[in-house]
Amino acid sequence: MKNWDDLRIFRAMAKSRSIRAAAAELKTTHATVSRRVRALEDDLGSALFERRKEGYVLTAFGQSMMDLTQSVTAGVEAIDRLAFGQDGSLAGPVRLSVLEDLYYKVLADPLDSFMRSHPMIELAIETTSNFRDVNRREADVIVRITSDPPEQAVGRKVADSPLAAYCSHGYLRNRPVVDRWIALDYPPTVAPLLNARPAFLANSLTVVADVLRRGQGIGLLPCFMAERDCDLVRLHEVDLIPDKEIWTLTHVDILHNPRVRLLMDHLYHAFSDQRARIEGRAE
Amino acid sequence: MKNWDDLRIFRAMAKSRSIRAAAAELKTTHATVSRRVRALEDDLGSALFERRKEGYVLTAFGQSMMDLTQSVTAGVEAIDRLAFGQDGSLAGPVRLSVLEDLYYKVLADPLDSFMRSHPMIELAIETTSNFRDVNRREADVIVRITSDPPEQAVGRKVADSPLAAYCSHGYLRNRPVVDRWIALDYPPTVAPLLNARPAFLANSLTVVADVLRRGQGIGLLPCFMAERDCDLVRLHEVDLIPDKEIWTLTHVDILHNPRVRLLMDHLYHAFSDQRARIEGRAE
DNA sequence: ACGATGTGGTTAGAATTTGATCCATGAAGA
DNA sequence: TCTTCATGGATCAAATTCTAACCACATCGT
Repeated sequence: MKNWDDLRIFRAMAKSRSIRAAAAELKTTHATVSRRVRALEDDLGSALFERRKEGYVLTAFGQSMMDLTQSVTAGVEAIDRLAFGQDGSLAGPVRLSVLEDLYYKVLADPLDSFMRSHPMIELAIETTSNFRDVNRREADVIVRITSDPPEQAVGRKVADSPLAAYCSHGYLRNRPVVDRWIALDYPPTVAPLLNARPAFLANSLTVVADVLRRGQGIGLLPCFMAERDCDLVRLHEVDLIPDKEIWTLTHVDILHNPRVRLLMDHLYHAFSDQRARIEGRAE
Repeated sequence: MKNWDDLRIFRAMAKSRSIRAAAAELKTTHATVSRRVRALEDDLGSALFERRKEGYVLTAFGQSMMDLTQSVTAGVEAIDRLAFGQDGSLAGPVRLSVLEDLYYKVLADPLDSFMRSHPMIELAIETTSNFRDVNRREADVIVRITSDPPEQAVGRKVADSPLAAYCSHGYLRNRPVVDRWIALDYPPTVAPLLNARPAFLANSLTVVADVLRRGQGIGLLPCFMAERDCDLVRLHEVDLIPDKEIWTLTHVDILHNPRVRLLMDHLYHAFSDQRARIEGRAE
């Protein structure tokens, strides 16, 4: 292989199946991607993609290539982690991936103080709804809400995240005989313990919380979302429903990087301070 | 990592510990190697080499990097093999690695006819004294004289390569009471079964054969080296000594490449035709 | 039907990388 | 001691690569 870097382009291209999308991911232009892919095909002597009107599709050969490229990618990622872990400086970047709702409800203040305490650290917060993989070093530290923490990562469980039933003050005052059920459609879709009928379905915590605040009905939310929300009231007639756990995770290779260390410790403290509320034991 | 290709440069550099040597291996200039290594160090944030007056020495970090780079390299090599195996064309390159003496004594004519039969194939013969590794794709096909063929490779044992005792006609005519022993110093250094005293030691088959032809004494040679040599006579009072085996090998990934196929078959036939002589059963 | 958007391809000019050359240094040999 | 050789650094012209800007085409929503 003449230029190993072409594998990086090929990989992005195979994933996105589009020259322009790959270019965006690689922070370059589609002309470059096009040229490099062609060069790689020339070098290898066989076509990697079939140019169809629907887009680029991997040939059988391209598929085999992709499989082998995985191992190369894994190696490069291990190298990146090694280099990052090696970096003993307090000045520099750390990337944190966290669910957006968790950021607003739990981590906004602690992270604000973290940045004030360590002004040399460049904290990059990536709030996202889908979870990221620490292995791939898309983030250095991730706060994950999950039932089974992945084995590759290291870190601690910082809290349970049970569900509880909430509604607005207004709804509680004029509560109907048959409750209106505002459901979050991620498993477990708990059958309501109340006398209720489905009224609304959403796949976003934020949306469910908003609908509840508007007095549309009763629904389940993780306690960290609702427990200190003045507009929402918890219905204590419904018990806490154990659900997921909150973990703070990083990769073992970069655990000894001082910036990662500091951020992890800070997060541990932040969750420790708010654990009672997050687990619905406050009030 | 910004540029995966820098790993290729780093690897060459770590192996040769010299900018110029690495540049030669990579078929580029020392200026480029110097720049790329520096860029990689910049990117990773730590020094890979210590610049000493004796040359470049890997730092501890560089050593860890080298370990991880191995896995990347293995992946790229697998890709190269895949691409080569994929290539279904009869026109193109095949590289053969063979011990120089074996080329002259056994393969010169068969390979000549091979090239005449398949003029579109670009045959690259690399004669060498040290053996190459098929895994690394430094050669596509290798003819190896060994006692234990490596497991990764595929191919056949094409002959045994026993040793026999030889001397020149002149030496035989005026043979002394105590023979002069011309020894090849690769194991097994068989103790002479004759009444002989050491007179000469060399590590090259060619040199031993030459000294024997000059009538300097008696020595052991693989039969393929001496059996049809007009200047040498075999001493039948000494039995054949089983030694190594001759294997024709390639990698499973490229076995189905038609050029490799043809070359392997041709080699099989060549050895089959000459097997009696190579194994010392001719006359 | 129409514009808006997204796709990949092409090309000129800009930016970067590369390669040939010269230089200073240090080691090995005569 | 002097010569020779190989090393790495520095420099600047040459080559390559990248970018930005177009183009043609297809799809989608109005």
